[in-house]
Amino acid sequence: MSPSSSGPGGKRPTLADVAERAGVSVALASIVMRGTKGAGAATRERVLGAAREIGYRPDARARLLRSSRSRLLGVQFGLQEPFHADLVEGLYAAAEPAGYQLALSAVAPSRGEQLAVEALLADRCEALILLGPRVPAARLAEVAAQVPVVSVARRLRPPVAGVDVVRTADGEGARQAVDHLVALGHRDVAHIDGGRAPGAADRRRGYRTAMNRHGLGDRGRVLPGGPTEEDGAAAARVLLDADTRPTAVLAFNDRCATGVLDIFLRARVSVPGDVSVVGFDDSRLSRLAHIDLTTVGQDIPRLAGEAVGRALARLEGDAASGGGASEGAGPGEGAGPGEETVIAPHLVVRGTTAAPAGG
Amino acid sequence: MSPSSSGPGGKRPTLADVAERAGVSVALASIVMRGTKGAGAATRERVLGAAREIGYRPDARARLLRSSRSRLLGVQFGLQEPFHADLVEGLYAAAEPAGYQLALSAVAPSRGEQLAVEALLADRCEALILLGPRVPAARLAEVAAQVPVVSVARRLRPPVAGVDVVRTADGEGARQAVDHLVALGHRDVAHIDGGRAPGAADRRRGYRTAMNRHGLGDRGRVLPGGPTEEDGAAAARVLLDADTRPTAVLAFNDRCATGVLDIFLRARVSVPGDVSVVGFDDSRLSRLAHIDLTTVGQDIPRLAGEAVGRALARLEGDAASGGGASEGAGPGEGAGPGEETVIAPHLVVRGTTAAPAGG
DNA sequence: CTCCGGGACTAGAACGTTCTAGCGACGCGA
DNA sequence: TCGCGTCGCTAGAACGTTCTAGTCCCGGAG
Repeated sequence: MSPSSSGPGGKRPTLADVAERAGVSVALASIVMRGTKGAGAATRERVLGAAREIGYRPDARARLLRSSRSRLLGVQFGLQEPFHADLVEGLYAAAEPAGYQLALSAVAPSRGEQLAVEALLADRCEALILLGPRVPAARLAEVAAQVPVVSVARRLRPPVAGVDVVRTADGEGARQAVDHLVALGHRDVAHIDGGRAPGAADRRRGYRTAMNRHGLGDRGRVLPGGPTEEDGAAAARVLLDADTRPTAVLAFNDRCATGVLDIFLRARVSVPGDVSVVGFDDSRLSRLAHIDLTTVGQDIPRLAGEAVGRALARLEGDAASGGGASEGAGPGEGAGPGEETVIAPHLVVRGTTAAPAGG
Repeated sequence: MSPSSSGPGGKRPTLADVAERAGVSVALASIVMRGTKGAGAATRERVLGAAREIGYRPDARARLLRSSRSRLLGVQFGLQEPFHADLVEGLYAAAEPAGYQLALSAVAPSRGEQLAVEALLADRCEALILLGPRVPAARLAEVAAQVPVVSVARRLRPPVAGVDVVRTADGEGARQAVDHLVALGHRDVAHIDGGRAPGAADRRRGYRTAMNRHGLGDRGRVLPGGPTEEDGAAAARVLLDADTRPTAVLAFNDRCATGVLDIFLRARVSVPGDVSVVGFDDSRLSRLAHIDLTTVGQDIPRLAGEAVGRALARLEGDAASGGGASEGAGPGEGAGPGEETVIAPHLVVRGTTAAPAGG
């Protein structure tokens, strides 16, 4: 009765089994399973029925092996990055309607990016989507020579051939945050930066130019920070000990901002009463009722959608060019120059910002 | 020069290309690439050199297709679960030395467990490791009829044939936490539970029996909670409004505890001065300096190791039985009864617990 | 009646590996 | 000298699909 109680050998059923049971050829069974046209209605029904009865399940690997296209997108992501988790979810949503599958490869302290990428390449992924890659650009170029690569959130300058970049306009996001704070009346706005994290340089720069534009360049302050709660907490402690405290803080991201909030809370510094705090990412964290963080939202569905889109564009471009009439001289012949897609962020105002006390 | 600038067709190099370049047969090239014995030292060198020169990379799918063993373990995990992220890292570490690869399939709001498992099965995984699965036991049984399944952190009673369980002794962990608090002098210890989350029932029970054993059964209190910060925060608000506040709180997990800490902090309830708080998991979160949470640690490397171990045991057991002399009558013939591996937790004392004020 | 088009279906060759035979040569004990 | 095992190697058949090139049959146009 149960689908599994079929073969004595315990072998998983194959297309040949289905075909035999339905009394057709393997090729026709394949046609039916794929939903292609070329089979009669009655036969179709019969094959489908047979497949269901013996619990047939197509073998993805054999399928991919035969067809030159694997329709597989490799995704490298950081296990400990909540933001990456959100992006991966978006990628699933974007890839599926295009008929592509995702192959996930995690990066963790004990599992470097090199290893993660090797695994994806061995799996015959047609393109790679790397979330916030940290490896040197030269390494990315090497990989891109073999397969199209999309770098999400990590900017590359100069551009690398074969590597497209999809990122949020980090500078613009920082500007929006500063504008919001200044509009509330703040003049002493500090920035806790992200160190060497992807996007940190742009946010830092965006903060600086925004402050200058408001004529507050000399009151600006950048504190060394980082992407984790710990980094935010450390920077917050520095602020508490400083001679003059800012009335508002723009943190590198939400995790960093959370660390800041926690330290302020412990020090009885009221938020937003004494100090306003702004994060970056609009992660699930910031939406929690008790955190209720004002933050710069990254458009995760669009980031994911564009990442998949860039990858597909490369793939179909490759397919179209084909024979290659151009006798390209230099290296990276097949890979076009890296393009950059920049997506606008939007400020999400919540409960951690208000007019300064001294107004 | 560069590995990729080889074939004009842009096709990725195959074993046949390597063999041709090295002037040997495909079979021998295969032998060398696998590192099996059966090739001379000089030839080995030559083949390896050829492979390096043309940038050969074995095709994992073709390899798996041919050998009946896929040496692939499917892992289903929750994208938004930090605890799962830690487990996955442990699984990588455990699977690699055993010569197994991991295939990751994420569960997210928009991607159910059913879908995640289908993908893994289509990938020909030899066994499935499910992290905190939420699907009904009947569904697990269906899957287990096709392939060995290990459920991590989710207990199954009665046991399901073909599904092994690897979990922490949740009840024991709760006991340790209560013992610790009582030893510090607490008598009013409340528990914010995990609702229907995996492990929640055991922790609840463990808390109750521990309280009873200390003769504090009537002073115990269980508040409905859940696995997220939000759940912890909500329960904490309830506690603040209550007529009598406990002097200590055992939260379902670290995320939940974090929500509690945050609400207490805002309400100027000092931790551990006024109230002690204990979490569960010993996640990265709890280790952050500014959180510094006392928590019940789950032994993640061992959980991961045992999960892989159980899966391999099933696989090798299957391989050993082979022909199947036993004329098994009932269903689930190949699948033995589900075994349970329970791993001891250990209390990690940090800064959120102390003797009660009035003590 | 013949011929052609097309729909339903099939045989067999890919795809890139691994595995099973087996082949020749060489060394060694009888 | 003759077996005989071992080493280095090769040819060819799997594995489970998809794709290419048909074959067969039927109906309608010429």
